[in-house]
Amino acid sequence: MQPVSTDFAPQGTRLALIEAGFHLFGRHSFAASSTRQLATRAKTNIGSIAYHFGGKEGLRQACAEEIVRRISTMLDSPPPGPDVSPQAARVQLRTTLRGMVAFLVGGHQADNVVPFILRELQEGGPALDIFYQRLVEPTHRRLCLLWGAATGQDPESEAVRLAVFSTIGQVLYFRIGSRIVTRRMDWADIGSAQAERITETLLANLDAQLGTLERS
Amino acid sequence: MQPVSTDFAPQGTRLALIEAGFHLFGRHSFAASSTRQLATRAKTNIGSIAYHFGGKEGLRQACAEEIVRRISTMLDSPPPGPDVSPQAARVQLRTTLRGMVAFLVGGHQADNVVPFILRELQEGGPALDIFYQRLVEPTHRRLCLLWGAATGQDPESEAVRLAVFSTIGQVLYFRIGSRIVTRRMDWADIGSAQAERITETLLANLDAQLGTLERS
DNA sequence: TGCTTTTATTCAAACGATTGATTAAACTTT
DNA sequence: AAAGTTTAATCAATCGTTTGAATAAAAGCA
Repeated sequence: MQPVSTDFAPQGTRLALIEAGFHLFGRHSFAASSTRQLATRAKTNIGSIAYHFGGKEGLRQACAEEIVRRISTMLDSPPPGPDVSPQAARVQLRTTLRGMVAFLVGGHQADNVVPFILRELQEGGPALDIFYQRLVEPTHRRLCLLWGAATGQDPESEAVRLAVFSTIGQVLYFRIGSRIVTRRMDWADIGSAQAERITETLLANLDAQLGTLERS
Repeated sequence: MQPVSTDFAPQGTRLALIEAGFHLFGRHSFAASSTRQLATRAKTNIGSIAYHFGGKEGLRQACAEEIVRRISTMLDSPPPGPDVSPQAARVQLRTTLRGMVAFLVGGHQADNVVPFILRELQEGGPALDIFYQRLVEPTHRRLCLLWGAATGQDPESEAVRLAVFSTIGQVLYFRIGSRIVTRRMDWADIGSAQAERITETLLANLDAQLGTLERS
């Protein structure tokens, strides 16, 4: 039996099952994805799920841990120093926003993991805790620091925390509601060209919000 | 056998099953909700699902149609006239935004139907078409007209359509990510007091995006 | 009005199919 | 040989659906 939790990148059948979990758990739901579908997509046997993860629920948790592992290594931006200038903070916010759009709606690399995360978020699954602690809160805190530095407000004030959430919400909607957006926009899908238009829109929103808040 | 599609409000067992569908399909998923759970919650027999809706899938569609029926009667705001002033358009946009927040994140009336809609949206279920045609597109078009009137832009320009989507996204996130938001904000839940803070934030964003030429 | 027939609805029981999990044997790799 | 891994076969449980009987109100008919 392999270890239930690992800090190393999974390989072979283990990795194949986790990728199958991303795909099926995300595209359909956890309950709607059968162990046989998972095994078939991973080109392995049903029994492998129990062998590697102890069961279907263990595979779900392994998927969550793998996502945290991948993103947290990709997302190791250190918190900004306390003496960052408003201009520099605004640039960092813009850069981060660009990256979020590219990752969430533009990047085909995340086509599998993002739906999985959103499912877990909506179902309130057992993976929610680790997602929040390892990904959401650190990122949100960092953005609040930048927002505060850019506008002169208290970074942990209620207004700033809500403003940061509202900005994140803008990005996320274009992924969650992508079927709605593409239809209304007459887009075949959301590719890099479309992602660029979205980025422009959201950057304009960011500037507008930072600008007006600045003079308060 | 009752008619498969009806324009009248369902009653009795039919209504009870639809409400059970809202609750279970929304809270868990379509696949994770068994016919026995649905029947138990509706205080009826399993066979009633097949009798009234032809099967579990029929119940899902009946739930979708009932939501469209309820919302479309509640949401019969006529499109604004072509001669609406920028100030009036802005007021209407602010009012609509207030209403959306109240309905989506504040109102306990929609605690059952909103999760159901979001599920269908994410799963790309068969109810997506009717949702889009009857609810999303008319509302979005109306908001685009107002946005264009408030800013002087072409209402159907790509920039306006995307800006309206980004505003909708802000509202929606506070529902979808409510588990994240409450945790980060140290809120027990999102009640009317919290909804008011969210509304203030989003109204400020709206003003910033429309341009704060005049204060309201 | 009285009686019968039809219709609408609900119910318990059972159906075959599929679910996640388990087992012991077979296969690889070291 | 020994440990690690995969496989086919099987398990009880649960799935959505179907069935036929039971009930009651509505309709038809005298």
